[in-house]
Amino acid sequence: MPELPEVETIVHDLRRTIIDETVEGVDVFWEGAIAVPSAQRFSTELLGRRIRDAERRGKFIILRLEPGDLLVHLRMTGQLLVTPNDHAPQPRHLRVALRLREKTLLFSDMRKFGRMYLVPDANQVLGNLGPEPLDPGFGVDEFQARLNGHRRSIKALLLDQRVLAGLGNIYADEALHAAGIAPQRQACTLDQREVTMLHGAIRDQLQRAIHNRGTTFSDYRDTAGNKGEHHEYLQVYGRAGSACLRCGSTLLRVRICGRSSFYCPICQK
DNA sequence: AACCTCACCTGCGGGC
DNA sequence: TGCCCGCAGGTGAGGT
Repeated sequence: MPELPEVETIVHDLRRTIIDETVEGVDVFWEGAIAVPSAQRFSTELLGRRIRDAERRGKFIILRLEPGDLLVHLRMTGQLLVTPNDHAPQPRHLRVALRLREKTLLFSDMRKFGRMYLVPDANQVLGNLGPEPLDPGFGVDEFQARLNGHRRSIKALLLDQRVLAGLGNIYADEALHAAGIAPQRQACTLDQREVTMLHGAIRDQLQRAIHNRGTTFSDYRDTAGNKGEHHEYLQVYGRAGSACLRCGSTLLRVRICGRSSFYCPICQK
């Protein structure tokens, strides 16, 4: 479900709501949600820890604790919800609840793909994630260097989190359309002008989606349970059979590296 | 290195 | 109405 803009929105909200709170109780309703350590140790070790800060890296949510880090990856359908401590209705697919002093942080996840990681240092989970596309230091040259020598499709590379951290299927398709590049193009065939266009398009798409608090197709919600508003601004994703908003031809859906890709066969070369 | 399929899960919408 | 199929925003493993 959530890609970089959705995770960024969630982290932004967490910073406003749960910083300086302390974990006073842990309820694990589905043990598979805890990737590391065991669900048992997760519950006991988390007790009493203060939440210092919230950050995003790629699609990971990082809660900086005292001590250690709690990472959350929402995968397809995960949600982090902040609710008051009174008996608000529980989400249907609640997997983990962290009780804080005045609030409760709920991890809900219909498809059970999402995971939480309690570790001494976030880097042991983040491993070899690629650069942050919105980092001011992420320039065209580095992007170019990361695409060099790859004969895979540009779409496959954009989805590879080791190449670039945070893009998913929606924003990869949107950025490729904005840059006028077909998703099945081999990465190594992009010329410098195209790489520059794509670099700019990725950052522009992500920034605008963050501004609109993310895209809700079906499951994404922010920490208050609200939908994102970026859906109505999408140009290609989910629009196969409809007219390209730039040139009017019919948008297509194809399968690339096992995923649906939406694109315009005329204005994406 | 790169590609494929499968697996992890639940739910929804379309076709019959 | 109900069943079966395909599909879903992510990723990792294991095979070729």
